[in-house]
Amino acid sequence: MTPPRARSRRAADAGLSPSAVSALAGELRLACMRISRRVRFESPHVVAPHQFSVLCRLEEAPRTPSELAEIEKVSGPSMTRTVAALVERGLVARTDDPADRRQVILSLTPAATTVLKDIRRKRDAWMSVRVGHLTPAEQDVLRQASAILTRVANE
Amino acid sequence: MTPPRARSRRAADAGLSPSAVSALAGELRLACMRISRRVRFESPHVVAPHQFSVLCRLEEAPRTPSELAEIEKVSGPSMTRTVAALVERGLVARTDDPADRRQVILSLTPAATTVLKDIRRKRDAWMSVRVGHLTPAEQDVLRQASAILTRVANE
DNA sequence: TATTGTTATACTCTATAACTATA
DNA sequence: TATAGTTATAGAGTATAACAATA
Repeated sequence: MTPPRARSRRAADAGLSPSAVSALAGELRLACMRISRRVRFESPHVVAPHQFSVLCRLEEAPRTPSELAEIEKVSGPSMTRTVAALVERGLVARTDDPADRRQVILSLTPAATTVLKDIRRKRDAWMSVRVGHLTPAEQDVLRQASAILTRVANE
Repeated sequence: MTPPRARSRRAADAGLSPSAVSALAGELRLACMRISRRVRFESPHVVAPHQFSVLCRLEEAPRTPSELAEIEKVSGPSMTRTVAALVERGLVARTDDPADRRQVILSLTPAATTVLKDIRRKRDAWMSVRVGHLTPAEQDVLRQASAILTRVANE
């Protein structure tokens, strides 16, 4: 009768109070925000955040400006601007779509792949140092938490 | 002989390979970023991010524009502008410093306290719903992880 | 006529440099 | 002369509206 509520019941069955859930949620949200903030501030900014985001999308697959604007929740003209800057920096390549000549296919250049790898390496480095200083038990907790948080974020 | 390295040794003793630490760090960093992003996008934007940040600083203690600019890593004029917007919205109060009349003391208004409470309540709500859907075991993992992550972020 | 993408224009947040008031 | 803060001006990023090219 209540298949959609199956997952909520699991927690409710243990009698975890709503206020305890709320407190945990608040702490966890803050912890994630602080980690993100630290990583962002400590890492060098080779490309701006919105540019980095676009590069990541193009890494998944070549896309049109419209698709990128839709995914990134920005206007068409904004994406035109962002893409133009990336093209000028030699990180994105434009190709005319032979099937529909109104469209443009955007893709990463080899230089962009190198840049992305470099950015991630540096970001991971900050976190690696700190995770490396934890006890094995703490690392194990984080390993499990990582999987749970990823699932929650992708819900 | 190696007291400063005591904490690093704890992990090293268990033989956790550098690449495993690196992989965990990368996953964790991404998970935290995604959670932050979702919370930010799903929550209504009553005040802009930089304004919210300033309100949080003033909640800790009244400060001068210079102090805020220093803490937030922005220029003086930028902070002047941000503060002016908050004053205009009735969220920040200006007081002349009687000891040094060049300075201005900024503090939160009662309205700001209400706004901050409201923002946090809504942000926690997004996270609460999701945490509430997890199993007690998963919630326990997150409770432990939350403490560890908070410590890491504040290091 | 509808769609893809760009250009035109304006608003916001950022910065550096120059200015005012106080110490 | 040095410091706290503001004003002046310019550079990014965002948006909406109007336009060009193609379907």
